[in-house]
Amino acid sequence: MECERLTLYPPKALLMQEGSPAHHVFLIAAGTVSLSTLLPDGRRQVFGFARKGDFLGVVAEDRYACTAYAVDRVSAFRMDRIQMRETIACSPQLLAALQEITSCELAMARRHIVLLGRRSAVEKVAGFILEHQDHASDDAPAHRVDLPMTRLDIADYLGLTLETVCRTLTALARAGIIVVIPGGVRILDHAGMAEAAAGEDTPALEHARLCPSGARRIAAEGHAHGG
Amino acid sequence: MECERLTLYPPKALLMQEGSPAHHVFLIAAGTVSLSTLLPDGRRQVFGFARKGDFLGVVAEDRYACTAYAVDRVSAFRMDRIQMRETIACSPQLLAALQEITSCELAMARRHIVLLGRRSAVEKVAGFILEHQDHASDDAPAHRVDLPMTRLDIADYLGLTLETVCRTLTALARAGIIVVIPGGVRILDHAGMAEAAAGEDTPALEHARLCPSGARRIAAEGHAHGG
DNA sequence: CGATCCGTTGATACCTTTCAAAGACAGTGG
DNA sequence: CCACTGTCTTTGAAAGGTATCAACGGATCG
Repeated sequence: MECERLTLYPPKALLMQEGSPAHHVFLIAAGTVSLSTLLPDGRRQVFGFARKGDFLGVVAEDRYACTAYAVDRVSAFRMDRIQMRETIACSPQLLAALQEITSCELAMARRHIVLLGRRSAVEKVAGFILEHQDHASDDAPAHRVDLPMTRLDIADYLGLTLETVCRTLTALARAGIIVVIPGGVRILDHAGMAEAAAGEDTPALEHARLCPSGARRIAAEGHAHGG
Repeated sequence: MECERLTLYPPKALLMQEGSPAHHVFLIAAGTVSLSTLLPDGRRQVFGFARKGDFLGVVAEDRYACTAYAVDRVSAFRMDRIQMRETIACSPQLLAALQEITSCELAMARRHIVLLGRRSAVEKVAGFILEHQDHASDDAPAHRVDLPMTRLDIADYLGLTLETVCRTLTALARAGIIVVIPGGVRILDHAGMAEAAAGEDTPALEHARLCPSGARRIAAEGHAHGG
């Protein structure tokens, strides 16, 4: 049994496979991991992104509940799950810690539920960026947000298509709220971001619609009907 | 301090208010309770429905995380939260039970996330009915599903509007899969339900579209173009 | 330098929402 | 007993937001 062994995973490497025997528990030391599930017809839902300090696979069942892929270069401590759970079961303090972690994950899941159930594409994308600004690497400027995952990962997290994520980022950029940079975005207008995430009518956004016809309507305003 | 006191709540009674001090923990003895949150602009998201045997308000924070309304006549044991948590903290066995419950709630929340993020209206409504068929009152026929909550409650759980829930139920009924009855539905075609919930193209459903124009197109097929 | 993956943009389709009105039903009071 | 009232439900018509299909640009890699 390999215990507390630091392992390196390249981008797209598989750490856990939904439904397969849960041999290991992971503690992320560096990098980002996506947690997702796949529907029979190929549709995918991403539950979240794990980062430094997050535990993966600490489940009571003998099979993983979701799939974990490395988003970028990931290093993680890999431990034996049975042994880990026995250790936890013997220590009320560790058990309380696990309860605290699970409780926190439940709270995150509920925020995710609100995001998916009751928010528009703009609110979802803006909210996603704000969720990740705290996680930004410490040495980067405060207003830079790292997004190492692909547009498809973001879309599958937000319940959108990757095209809609693209368009929404472009719309936020056209509104002067963010700038899209390689590997992330830079926030120019924090108040505008907060408004966009809350669903308030941002003046700059209401004319920069996702649908190209929105832009066309603006161009046509001067000389023809907006049909 | 009232402890282990059985309390009765009429429909729409408030058990817990999001953000207010979490004085009590509830154990539902009978009836159904909705758990929800409200966005500043009035949009609502329902997280789930608690039933007999479910615990409410066992939170570590001193304020409730969501709002709980009685859906129908509810009776619940109301206990002091601080006292309850002290009792749990002193008993590794109870702590393990709480961990088990929280872990189960997290799994439910993730199924909810998939429902909200990656399923159509028909799949959502069909999935909702299937979720609740296990909860059906024991004395009712096996294929009858009780839905004591309103269409708005269902819509706010599924991330839809109440009109869409209505139309979808009607579509399932027109397809001969269910019958809508007061206080619930009756499942006629379990295979059809499973297909509808999985997103497979049910022959009976593809012609019974939600949009009225779909029905009109069928009517118009014989003598005019389908516009 | 072609292949592949990722990201962006365009045009159109369609599912769900929105706005609106009427039906069904229980509770209340005359 | 029955009209009245409010809530819940159902249905219709039109609008709109997002998905789908498609093409292209740019970066990376072999």
